[in-house]
Amino acid sequence: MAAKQDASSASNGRREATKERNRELILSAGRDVFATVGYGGATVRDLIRASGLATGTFYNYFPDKESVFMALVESSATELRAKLAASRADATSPETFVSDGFLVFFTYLANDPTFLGLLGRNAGDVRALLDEPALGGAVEELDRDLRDAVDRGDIPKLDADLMAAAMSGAALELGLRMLERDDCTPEQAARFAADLFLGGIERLGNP
Amino acid sequence: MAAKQDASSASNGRREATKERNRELILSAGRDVFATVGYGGATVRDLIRASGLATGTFYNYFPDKESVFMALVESSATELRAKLAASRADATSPETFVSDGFLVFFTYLANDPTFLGLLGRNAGDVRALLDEPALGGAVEELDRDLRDAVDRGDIPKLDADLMAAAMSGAALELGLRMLERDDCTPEQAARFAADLFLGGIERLGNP
DNA sequence: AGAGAAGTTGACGGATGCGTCAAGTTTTAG
DNA sequence: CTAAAACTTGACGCATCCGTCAACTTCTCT
Repeated sequence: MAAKQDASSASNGRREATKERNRELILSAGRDVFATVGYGGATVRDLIRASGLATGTFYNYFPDKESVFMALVESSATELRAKLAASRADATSPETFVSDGFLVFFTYLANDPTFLGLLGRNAGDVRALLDEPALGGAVEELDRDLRDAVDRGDIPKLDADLMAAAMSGAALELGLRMLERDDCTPEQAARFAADLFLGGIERLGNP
Repeated sequence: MAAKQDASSASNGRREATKERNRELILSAGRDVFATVGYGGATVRDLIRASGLATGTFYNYFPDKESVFMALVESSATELRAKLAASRADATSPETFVSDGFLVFFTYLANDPTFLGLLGRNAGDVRALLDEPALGGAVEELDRDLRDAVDRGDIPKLDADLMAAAMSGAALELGLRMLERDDCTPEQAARFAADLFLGGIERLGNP
């Protein structure tokens, strides 16, 4: 007569399911709370209240609010970086490199607007906690790719460090603006940003 | 006969002097604390401790931490906006409009680096509190001036709203980068930003 | 100098946050 | 069905923050 081990694939199914659910409840609460009152202004109690769980349960999943914040930022940032890397690998020219990169970025934001909310509200804290620029590592990769492009002669010589800073800062602000407006699609934002920076790169190369 | 009212211009000199001094102590404490732990993470107690004053004294000057923060942001922002407005009034061409604007901005930051620290660390809170973009009104003025320039035909037709967002975002990030590097003067940063955006404006005008 | 106004001080009551842990509940496995 | 393991719960003790206010010090004005 066998037991019921076919209900779900894993042996202990109920357990794992609620574990996943609770973790998601906390992360979801974190998205809301951090986007509303900011990382610094949020308390562990805020997260607990918003999650609907009990105090002790929270501490079964995360040791403090920083861990929740990190988990949120890193999961989104990792996903975004992967998409950006993929887009760049496919790039066949400086033009597609820049414009596809922006398109990937803005499309991602449009699909995961809470991530941008988090980032826009807490860019300073991300910087302070990760001690990396606001987009967590993505800027460093951009910097590297820019240097490579300069070395290969694909784009004129320029200060890649400054260019990466300008692009990331502009991208963040453009993303926020895009989401505030109802008449601005990711495609439009990407085209704007691409033209802006491609024109800038050209001019920086011909002084 | 005669009292000593020549010691200082105001009648009650000591009183006014310490009032000025205490206010400055609190504001200075605010600069440090907000730049270190962020607006949200700061408590009134942090400000009090950093100022060296007593609890009650603080409340003689400000009702809460928000007022201190506002006073800090607004005083710097107002000063900066005035300098930007003056620079634009003198501009004789789109080129000088853009490049002098950036130069004023970066020079100001270089002279008042704590303001940039404040802004970089707490851009999200500035946005939330002032409900204006990070540079508090400066962006709106930039937006207006861009529209005017387009209307006058000084620069090609473009989405001024997006351009203002991109410029401010890039400027903030470039400023932070500039201060982190010891080999980047305001002049260099301004030249970079000006070339970048002038080239971008040109390209946006010729699709 | 001396009285009164102005300002400073820090201790206090009340509120909230923190992380823990004993008691209770649910799930698993035999 | 039952016992043990896994997990949840919320009250508890301690820490910190908040804004106030009576006592005290400093300044002003005659």
